[in-house]
Amino acid sequence: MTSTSKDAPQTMATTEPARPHVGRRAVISREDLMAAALQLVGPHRSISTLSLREIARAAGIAPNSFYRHFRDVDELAVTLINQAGEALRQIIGEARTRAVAERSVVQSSIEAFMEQLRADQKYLHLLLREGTVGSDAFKGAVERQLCFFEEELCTDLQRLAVQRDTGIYQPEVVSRAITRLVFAMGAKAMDQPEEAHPDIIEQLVTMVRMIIIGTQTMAAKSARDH
Amino acid sequence: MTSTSKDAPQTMATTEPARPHVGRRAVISREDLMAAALQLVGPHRSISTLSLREIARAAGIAPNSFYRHFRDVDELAVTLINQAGEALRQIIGEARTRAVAERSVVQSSIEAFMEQLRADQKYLHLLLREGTVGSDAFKGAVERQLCFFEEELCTDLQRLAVQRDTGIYQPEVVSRAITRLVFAMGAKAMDQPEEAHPDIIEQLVTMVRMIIIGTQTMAAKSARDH
DNA sequence: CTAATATATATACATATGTATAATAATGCC
DNA sequence: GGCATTATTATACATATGTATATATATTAG
Repeated sequence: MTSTSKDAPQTMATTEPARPHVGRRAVISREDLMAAALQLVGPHRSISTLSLREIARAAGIAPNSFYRHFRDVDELAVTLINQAGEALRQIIGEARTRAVAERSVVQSSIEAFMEQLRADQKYLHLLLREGTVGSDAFKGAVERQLCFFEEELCTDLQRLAVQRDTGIYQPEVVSRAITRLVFAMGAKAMDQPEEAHPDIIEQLVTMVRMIIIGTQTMAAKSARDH
Repeated sequence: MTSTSKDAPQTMATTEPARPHVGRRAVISREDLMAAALQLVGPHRSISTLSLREIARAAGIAPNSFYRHFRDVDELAVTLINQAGEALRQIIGEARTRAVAERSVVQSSIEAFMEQLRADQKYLHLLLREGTVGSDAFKGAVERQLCFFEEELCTDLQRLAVQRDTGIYQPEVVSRAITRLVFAMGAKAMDQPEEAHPDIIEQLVTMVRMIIIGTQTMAAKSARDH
């Protein structure tokens, strides 16, 4: 797994509508390969340890056929990361908008997050644990997705601050802290039995509350000093 | 790298004082092997990707000689993790005690931490980025070291809270949040140029301040409600 | 049908890995 | 000296990997 794959097609792969072909039809698609790779990763297996042959085997194709779809295992991995990030952001986004009227935004967002963990949507595994190892392209892809999370959370926090008229001190730092904390605790949770999850959720909620109360208090003090 | 090594000798390997030998003398020591492995890891190389042969090559011994010192690459890795954790805890501990009179404990602890990053003491790399991948024994070792950090920080926070008569709400959660956040941001910093480090330190200090102010505010409110 | 073309496979090669087995080398004890 | 003991190496083997090359297969255009 070298660090090539400079220009992976960013098309988000939504089962194209059977374009007219010339030549033999593809018996397998990029998506099939990605699914096969996803199937191999898990709590005890990281994507950066998958070999080309292994993925091809899981997908039921000859090793060389892999090259028809991706240049690299790395390129596949990056595509997978992007897909995972998008999917998760959408889920969290729904949880957030759904929660505005109901319960605490914090609580329900975190619960949605941990629910994804429990559902063994391997997507999350990618974002949680693969960010620190692997090729540069790989790490970069994870980092980019995390930044998207930060940005969305940031605008959301600012919106809420205005709405409820609570101050917010350095919202970018706040959203970054929350994002990193949630992902770090999520990674920890992945290595623990499910019985421990409720406890982790509770801790996580407390942590995020502390940060939010902290930023509000700091904002209040900062306003007082002016 | 399988997940064996159930009972690695926990002796922390402080260059034994030449015990009387019978048989041929060892030309290489556990420490030499660990040093060779450490030399191979770096910002672009994770310990879980090192092969036995590669480490042996770097140490200048035949592949099979490795077995005289460790059962596994995994066992070596775990030993290395423990050593790294101990070393880092000592450094941070010194920074903390040195800082009581001088500047903020938060600021100087974080600076000591990031200084270690910059000094490219590869030790830190191990703790920062290898916690999420690798064998169970491996991940367990990292997790254990992080817990040590949490515990030490926790007692320190409580001591400070008493000393300065500020409340502290759920100190275990606070110390866990701070520890995880520092390590997560440290891992991020490792993949960025050094110019970005001051900025990251500043953000990290703000984050920790928010958490501390948050827990104090929550403690105050909780006391008021009683 | 035939040619062109896109796709998939078969075979093969150089290389890497973990480790089993046997042989060699150095040390202490008698 | 010889002998037991330990450390190290040499050789070898089964297996895995990435990928180059050549070939087979299916599909459409003409």
